Amino acid sequence: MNDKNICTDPCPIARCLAFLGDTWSLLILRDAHIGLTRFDQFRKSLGIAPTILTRRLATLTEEGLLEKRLYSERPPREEYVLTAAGRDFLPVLVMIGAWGHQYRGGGPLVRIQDVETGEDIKPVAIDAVTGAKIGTRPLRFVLPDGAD
Amino acid sequence: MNDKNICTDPCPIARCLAFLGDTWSLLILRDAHIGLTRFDQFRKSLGIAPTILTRRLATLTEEGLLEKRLYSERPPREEYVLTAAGRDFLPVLVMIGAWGHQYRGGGPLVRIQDVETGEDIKPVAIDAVTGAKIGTRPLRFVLPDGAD
DNA sequence: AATGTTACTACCATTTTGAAAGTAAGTCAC
DNA sequence: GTGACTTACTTTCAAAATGGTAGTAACATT
Repeated sequence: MNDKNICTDPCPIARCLAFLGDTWSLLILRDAHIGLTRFDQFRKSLGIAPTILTRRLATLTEEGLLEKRLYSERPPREEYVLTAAGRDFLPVLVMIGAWGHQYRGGGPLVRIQDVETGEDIKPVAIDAVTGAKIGTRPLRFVLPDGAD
Repeated sequence: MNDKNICTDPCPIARCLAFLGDTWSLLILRDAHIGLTRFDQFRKSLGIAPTILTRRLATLTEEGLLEKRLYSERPPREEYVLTAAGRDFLPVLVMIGAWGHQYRGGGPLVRIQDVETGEDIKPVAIDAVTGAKIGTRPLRFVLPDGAD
């Protein structure tokens, strides 16, 4: 399943999940969006074992969602910053969060605010073509050829 | 991490991922949205080992995204259908697919069409409060208390 | 020289995965 | 009513992934 770069499945969902379909990768990306960049920041924030963090950061870097950047020459220190692809992953995280908020509420929750308005955002996925909310109109998954 | 129902992390993203942060669960959900309902349909479509499919379907059912429904009394046969929570997961899948489409294109891809217009959908996540596309305005993650 | 910081790697027990084969409860064809 | 078939699994077990503890390398600070 996790054959790194070479996922030939025609489904873009499967392709995306082929390398970041695990909890840690997504939580690392969440933290990166919050603003964390350093190994120990991620480690402390997530309570993740360093072995696994190393591996996840390497995968995320190889896959082009994060990139290493030297932030100190002496001593040589690197941090991990989001690339454009990593930044464009935000809508996915936000939609996951919206679902979690609705169906796994209960107790205090982190909220995502618009900095300018100061209000909690209300994320909705819409189809830019029709302007309709995703899920309100019937959709069809179309195979490119004749597989599956 | 995967302590089933009892995730106390205040982040709704983490709560969501606590039980379906693995590739198979999300691909099962994708197939369920396509219209598959039966054990063997999922098994053949995904090429998943039956052991794992059994476990994933059980988790997804316990977590309220799928529910078992008897579709034949003699012989007794059950199928798995999406609940409201499962159906509301579609926007997440669609956004994952949109990212995969953009950053893991290359080669033939499954596309998602609006049945009525016959056109491929263009999924965008927006903030219903400001109407702005998610990612175009600065956001802030707000902790409920004083943890993390 | 001793201590601290940061970003890791090594080791290893436990857990999870996944492939192949088997099973249980029925139906259908003759 | 016996043999083949279908469907939805379970059993078994080797291989891979996970995760906790400890250690290391390269420097800075005191």
